[in-house]
Amino acid sequence: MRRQYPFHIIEPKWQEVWLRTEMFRAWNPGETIPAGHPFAERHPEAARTGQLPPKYYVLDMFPYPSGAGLHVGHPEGYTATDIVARYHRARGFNVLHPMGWDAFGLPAEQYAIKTGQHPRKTTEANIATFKRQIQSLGFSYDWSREIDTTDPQYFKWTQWIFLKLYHSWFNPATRRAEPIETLPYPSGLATETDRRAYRDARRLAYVSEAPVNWCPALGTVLANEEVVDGKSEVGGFPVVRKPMRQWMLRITAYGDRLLADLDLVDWPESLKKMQRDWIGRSEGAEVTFAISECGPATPECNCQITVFTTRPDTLFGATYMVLAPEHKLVDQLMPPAWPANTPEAWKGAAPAARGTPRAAVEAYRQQAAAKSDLERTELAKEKSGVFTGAWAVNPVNGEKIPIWIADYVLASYGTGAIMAVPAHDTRDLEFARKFELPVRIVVQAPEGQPDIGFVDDGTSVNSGFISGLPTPEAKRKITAWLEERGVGHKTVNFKLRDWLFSRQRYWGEPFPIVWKDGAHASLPEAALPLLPPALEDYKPTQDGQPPLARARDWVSLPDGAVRETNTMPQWAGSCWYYLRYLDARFPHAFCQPEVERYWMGTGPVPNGSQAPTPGINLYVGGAEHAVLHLLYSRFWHKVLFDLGCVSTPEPFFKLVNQGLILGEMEFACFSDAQGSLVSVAEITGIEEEAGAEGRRLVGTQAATGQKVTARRIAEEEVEKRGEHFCLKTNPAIRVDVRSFKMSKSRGNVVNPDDILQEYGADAFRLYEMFMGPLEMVKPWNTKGVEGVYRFLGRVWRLFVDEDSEQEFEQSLTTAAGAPASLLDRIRLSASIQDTTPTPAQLKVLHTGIKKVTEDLDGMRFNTAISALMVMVNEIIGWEVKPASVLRDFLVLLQPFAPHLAEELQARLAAHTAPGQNAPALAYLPWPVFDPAKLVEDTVEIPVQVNGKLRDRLTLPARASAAEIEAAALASEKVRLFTAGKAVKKIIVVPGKIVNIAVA
RNA sequence: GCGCAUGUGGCGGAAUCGGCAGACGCGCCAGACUUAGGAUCUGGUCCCGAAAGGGGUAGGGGUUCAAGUCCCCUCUUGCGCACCA
Repeated sequence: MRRQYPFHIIEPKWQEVWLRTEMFRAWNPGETIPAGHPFAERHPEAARTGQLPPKYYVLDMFPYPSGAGLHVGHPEGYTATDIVARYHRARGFNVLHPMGWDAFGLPAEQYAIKTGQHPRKTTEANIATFKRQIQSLGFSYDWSREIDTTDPQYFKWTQWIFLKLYHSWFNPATRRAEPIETLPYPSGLATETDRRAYRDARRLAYVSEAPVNWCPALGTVLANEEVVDGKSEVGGFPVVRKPMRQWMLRITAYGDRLLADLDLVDWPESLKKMQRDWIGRSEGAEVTFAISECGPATPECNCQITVFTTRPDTLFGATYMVLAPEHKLVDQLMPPAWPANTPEAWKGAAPAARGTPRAAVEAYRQQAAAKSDLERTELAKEKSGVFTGAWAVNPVNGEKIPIWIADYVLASYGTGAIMAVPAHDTRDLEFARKFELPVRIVVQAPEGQPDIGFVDDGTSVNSGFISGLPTPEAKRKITAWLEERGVGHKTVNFKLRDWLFSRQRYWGEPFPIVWKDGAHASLPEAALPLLPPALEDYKPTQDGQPPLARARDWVSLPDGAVRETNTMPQWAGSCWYYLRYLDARFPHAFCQPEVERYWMGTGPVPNGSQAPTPGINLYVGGAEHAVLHLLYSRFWHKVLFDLGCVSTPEPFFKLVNQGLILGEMEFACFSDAQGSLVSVAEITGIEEEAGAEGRRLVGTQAATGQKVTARRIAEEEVEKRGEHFCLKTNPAIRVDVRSFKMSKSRGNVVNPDDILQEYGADAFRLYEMFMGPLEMVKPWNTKGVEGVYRFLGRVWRLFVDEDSEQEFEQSLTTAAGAPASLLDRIRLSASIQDTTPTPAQLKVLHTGIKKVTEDLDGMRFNTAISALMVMVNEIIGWEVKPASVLRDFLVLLQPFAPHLAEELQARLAAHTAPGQNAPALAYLPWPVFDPAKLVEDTVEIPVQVNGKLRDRLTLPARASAAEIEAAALASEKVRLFTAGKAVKKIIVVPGKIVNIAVA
């Protein structure tokens, strides 16, 4: 296909210029700005006095450089942030727009295990590919700040922050992290060993022996956030619980602040909600139950069980109690024999194990343990459990209630025990119905709702001294009552667990920790960075130790101490990378304080811009990081804030999630095993199935129960009939229409390199933004790229003289290579002249300025592009095109299609000011919208009769409501519809509309 | 199951404050230029109707002079959470 314009010469030319001149370098306080730099020309006072203009920090979630290279989803967010960055640069901000690599990670390590190639090599090659691809898109990154999490000069500071965590504790009194030296010790701790144990148990980074999520397929443990439905988030492999010694970070200490400070940031509500749910704060009470008949029945036994409940007001309705199967007290509780009259159903599902409570409990525990987490959640439909043989005493009424164990109670949440109130808890009700346990109503539901199964707030009934009280009051009163008697108190629980921070991997940051005599100690700061050892083999050892344990010389130190062999998770590097960008090459700290204050603080803003914001002004990335990276990052940032290392409580002030880009739309037609076509209308349970020939859709024919399979068909074979698409050849057969997530196995991945080759970077950028709103899921359609490509072609032809372009085309075919100097043969179109624009032309320009500016402020890139298209469609019809209007147009176009805009601006400048150097487009001021330019003498006003459009009137813009009304009633067309009818009411919205209501 | 989104021409989408539904682009139709067109330019393109006109924003109801937009109910598709007491 013939090229619309020579993007293949223009784009590399300007990318080279931008890189060579450090066009997009962001300047730090204290740096000398070279006099010749366009930034110095735009901000002469900054260059002279060092007083920098206001900052704007716009950040992308940096990529993991995989071997597959960029896919079209990456540049979606990058293009959006680049447009915002270029826009703010034009508005006069000092813009920080950096890029880097989240390069530790599993794929490079797995490749190393297979081939023996050091992950560093793989990583470097992948980074080179990513960098080339990203640079080919013309983004205005400041490459002098490029970072790589695997670079020792970077992870030195990751390790340094870990040591900060290690050397800190959370002071509950101040609710802040403080240096470990400030930790007060209880008087009883005599020896240094005791004090050490006490101290180590309070550090923000501590060692735990608790059960962890072990993923055998990945050969490592995982954090809770990395486990989805009992499977690993990466790869979907099974995960089992296994006790291991691991490093933990005390994120739970920050639960309240992580929750509360969500109010400080401008994030999508859905995302805030995900974080709130993950943190899962719930207020309630702990209630202590005495045990009435204890197992061993020793006189000194004063066993008690503490439960957590959010509904202490329902305590009178507790008819049984449930412990998690793993609960520590279970063993002490069980009596040697079943109490008299224990129903058989209470003794467990296995008849062989019904002899004693102990046998039944053991059988149940084994059965529960054998279930993976996956099965425990998926097979949770049916409740199960066994009676322990023991009874507890309800503190409010002295009633004896049976104690059960059941796996619907989690050991890891609350106290691992609950009081069951079946009347007002769905799960307890299911359980009670299955085992025929009593159900007692203690909350009255509002009129018209059944009391049993009512779980919301109501009025307490059958509840002694709290009867008649509304739920919130009842909660308060009973909690106070429990507190007075020392059998309960108000408390808060979190779903959030501490962060499991160690991994059994090679390709991650080593811990700056050594072990001696069973105790850990930190390396001194001077020992950082601690590099991983060289290895031949990257697999874990035979006896299951992490790969680092293979490096005997590295592990063992002369004094007999040994190094920690776990490494940090991939999240460590991404937790704080936005801070390293601020001062990426500074060797003596992760960032200089005054630099941090400038970029992360709140400064004054230029006139007419949006309100100032602290922290990162805009952060764009995928929603998949809602509870991983974003939660971890906020946690680290708060610790650094407490320790005085950063100046804001939150890092990311405004955050936007870009929507997923799906593959091209696909049509599919189903047929049964015999090959007969089946309409989608008759099929249920359509889902994707991975088969030998990739993925395909399968379903079940509702009438016959037969399995049906889909075959992809061409768009030409279908047509729309009413609501649905059908086969053209057989309209009775409805087909399936949808877009799929891009995946290698489906074969619908679009490679940006291919699009760039054919249409150029500007067209690619424009299409990514033109597809639809940034945050929406949207299907890719390569045809759509052609649309914006043609638009750029029209822009080119708007500026360029036709004859000179033909000469240029001819010389292109003969010249070797494609030298950029050939572009100089292009002359500007003769229709472009240094004339004063007409009012009509100014109206076109200022309508465009207004629309594009407002849309950029609201990040509505798709409609901003459409406004630029409207401008071009107008301008292209002008016989004389004022150079000043075209120049302003190019400034508006520049954030979206920077290469073409820069080239045309250079041509235009050479024409209007020959002999002088063309100014750098990126630093030309954004055009200022002038409302006066839109004022018209006349205005068109639609006239409706009973809400239906009947006429349009052209009236003086200044016409009064009475004049408009008279003109409307006088209209011939209107009178056709009002004739013979009584006019009830006339609504006149001046300048907008007239509506005449008639009877 | 719970929660959050979402639904507008053949397709992607626009309508920002309740005021002319369908901007802009794709596709399609017709024409011009052309040896040619997968280039470019011009015009047309929600549906029914010859026109006048009528209908129309998932479906049903409501508020209003006026509803894609506000309220109630139902449905669709997508995403998130899923025994958290």
